[in-house]
Amino acid sequence: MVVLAAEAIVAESGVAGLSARAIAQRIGYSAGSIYLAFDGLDDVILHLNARTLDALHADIAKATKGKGKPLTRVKRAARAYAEFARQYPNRWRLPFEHQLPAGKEGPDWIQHRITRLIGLVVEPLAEEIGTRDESLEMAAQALWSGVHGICILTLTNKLHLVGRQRTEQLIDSLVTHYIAGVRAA
Amino acid sequence: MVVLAAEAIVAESGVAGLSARAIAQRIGYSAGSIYLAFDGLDDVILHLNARTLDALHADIAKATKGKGKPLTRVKRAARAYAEFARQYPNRWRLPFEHQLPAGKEGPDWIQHRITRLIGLVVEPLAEEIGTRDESLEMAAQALWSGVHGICILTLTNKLHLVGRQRTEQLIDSLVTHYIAGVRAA
DNA sequence: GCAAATTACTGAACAATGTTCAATAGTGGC
DNA sequence: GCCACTATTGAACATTGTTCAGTAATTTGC
Repeated sequence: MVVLAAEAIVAESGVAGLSARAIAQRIGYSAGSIYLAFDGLDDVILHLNARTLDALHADIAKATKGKGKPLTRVKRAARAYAEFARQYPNRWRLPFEHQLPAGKEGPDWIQHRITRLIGLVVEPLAEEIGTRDESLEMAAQALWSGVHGICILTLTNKLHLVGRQRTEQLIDSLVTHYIAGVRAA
Repeated sequence: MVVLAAEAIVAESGVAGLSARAIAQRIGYSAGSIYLAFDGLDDVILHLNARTLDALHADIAKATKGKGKPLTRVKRAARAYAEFARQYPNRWRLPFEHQLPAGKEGPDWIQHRITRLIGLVVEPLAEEIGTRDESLEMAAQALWSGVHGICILTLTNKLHLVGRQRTEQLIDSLVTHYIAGVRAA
């Protein structure tokens, strides 16, 4: 209940609107009750992030599962990533921007989910560029990071998009040309 | 004075350690005084971000000004960007992650500075890929966003870097292969 | 059936935060 | 000396995360 309420609040008002009392009011409990089930608000956010990353994983998995040339499957994955970011901007940003208090390290089960996310694109990418050495891992990471960067900057309007330039075009350009460059190397 | 103190605090403790009273104590004033010169903490952060983006601009400008093939100049720019992010992680993240209260839009002089940042890479990129149409702008944005994404994800340790893979290698891979792909198109 | 023990939950408290503002201390002009 | 004005404070207020003694509900033991 707590995580679902927190998810709804973040979706509506962003992480700024997330407070212990806001969660409590939404589920009809008192603020103190949250601390019976979680270590604190940061813990709630971590669990919320896990849910977000799971949903993201499901979307991208569906996008890559289908048939088609490996290149188009990679493109579909990238577009699915951007679509998720566009559809749930506040929830999507949270796993990447939330900072734990100094010294605390994020739990493994968050890191695992991110690694698993990148793993989704390794298969089609391997088919596409034909290699399976360590450069494959690097290509997957570079590509995924690049797509991630485009999503962040377009979502927060840091890019001054002129004319018809849209997130999807930038992503298509990055994926297409990067892969072409890797194949040519 | 306020902005310099805020900058020092962010550099040391991240944005989480930034508070009106912390700034005030550092400059020997009371907390209320800050509100005589700024509209609020968000305003202080915006000015601090402007300083950060100016410093970043200076670093990258220096990296691209030198002689050399346009491709290597683009690479130097990307490495300078990553080096700045590595050296001043807290200050670097702030302009991209700081969220104003809902409804408020960031001022123009921040957006200008970001646009100007991307502009630095347009020249060498134009020489390299030979075109000057709208695809050039797109390439610059895709490339810069990609580098930005790599910096964020490696800085926050979201990428499970295996072996010798380092930020610089990822960036070199992205820049090299993306540009190669664009040229081949 | 009833007392005891365990659990679930509250509501008040505390420290820290951003922000405001009446009050005050200084500063220069005459 | 007095006046206008600026700079600055320090106390106040609302809101935040978090803790915890106390209470209500529920289960257990017999």
